[in-house]
Amino acid sequence: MARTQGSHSDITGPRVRAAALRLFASQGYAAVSMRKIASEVGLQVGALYNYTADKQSLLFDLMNEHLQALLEARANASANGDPMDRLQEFTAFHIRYHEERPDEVFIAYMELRNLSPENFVVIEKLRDRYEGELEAILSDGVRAGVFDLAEPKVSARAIISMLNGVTTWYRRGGRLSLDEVETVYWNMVRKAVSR
Amino acid sequence: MARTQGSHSDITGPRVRAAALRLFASQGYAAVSMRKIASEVGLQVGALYNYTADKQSLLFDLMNEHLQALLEARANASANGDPMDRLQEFTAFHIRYHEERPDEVFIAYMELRNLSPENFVVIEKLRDRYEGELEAILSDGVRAGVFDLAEPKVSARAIISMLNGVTTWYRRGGRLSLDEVETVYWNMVRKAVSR
DNA sequence: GTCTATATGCTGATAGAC
DNA sequence: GTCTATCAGCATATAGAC
Repeated sequence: MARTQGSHSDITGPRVRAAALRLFASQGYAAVSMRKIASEVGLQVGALYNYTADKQSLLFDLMNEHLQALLEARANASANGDPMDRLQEFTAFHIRYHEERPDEVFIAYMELRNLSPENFVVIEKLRDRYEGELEAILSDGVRAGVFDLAEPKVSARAIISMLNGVTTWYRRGGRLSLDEVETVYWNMVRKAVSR
Repeated sequence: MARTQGSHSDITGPRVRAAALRLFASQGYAAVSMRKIASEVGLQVGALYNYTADKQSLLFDLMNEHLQALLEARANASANGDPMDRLQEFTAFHIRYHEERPDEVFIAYMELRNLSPENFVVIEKLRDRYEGELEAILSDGVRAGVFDLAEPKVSARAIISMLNGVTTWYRRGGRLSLDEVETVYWNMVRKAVSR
């Protein structure tokens, strides 16, 4: 009997974060009250504070965990090899990873201004690291003479903006499959960086 | 003496909208109270309701006026001629027009979810019209054999997403001039659509 | 046109019973 | 771990004096 009856912290904690994620994504951080989150989980407000210090921590934790997982998922990607292959791999990865996590992605770039200044610095650093991975691919390609880009850093931002757009309109079961969408975007990215 | 002394509706109205615009853009619609807007203008809350029916109308009017002006500014653009020239003109126009109105642009795509359902429909239609102008250029280019795009509609969205990204990082007085930024983006757009 | 005062309800967060 | 009760403050919007 290692556990008190009625102790559900191991399951309730994730449910609180899941509810906050869904509500923040659909209504925005500022428009979601702790009461709404509690009622979504089936709790009273007070109980929420067993799982988070405050509302701000809830937002920060969601964004932080998302970006940590994103970088973790990229950890296996090769940093060597043909830049064109690496770029294709990055493009496919970005589209698929983000399509599977629309709420996390939405929050990660819509709610930056609702982070406290200290939390913002942390999140911004993680975003820069991810962007830096694409920039490295582009710079390597320019050095190798495969890509023609005057400003790899600016181009990296441009490509990520373009790819992020997918999450704003793509819906499963729509006219195009994700494979088809991936092909359309990859063709544009490939040509945009080429000589 | 055509005007009562102390009557400032002609000047106060625009100041209210300007304050709302600035505050909505920097803090988000839900996080900005009518009190904050009033104090920004130098009024008490009650006086605000001489200039707007409610907070929602304030948001809708800002977005509506922005999109109407955007479409108006495009009205002179030629719908004939070389698709490549028209695309370059669109790209330059979009970057410059949006760079001059960062707050309006930010609100127009960040605060869509805070519109009432009826208002959302109106705004969405205006956005579709603008997107449709780019799509028409791309489709014409595909027909003319100048562009190679399997999905002009998807490509239009991709290009607009990419161009919109400029407003999220570009700051005047930074390392690159707007001319240079425009060149970088135009080179990528041009290559992305070409055969 | 602007003010003050007010109605009514929600906010984040905490205290203490169970 | 969850509940109820409560705090102090702010939300949108309106009414009526000037």
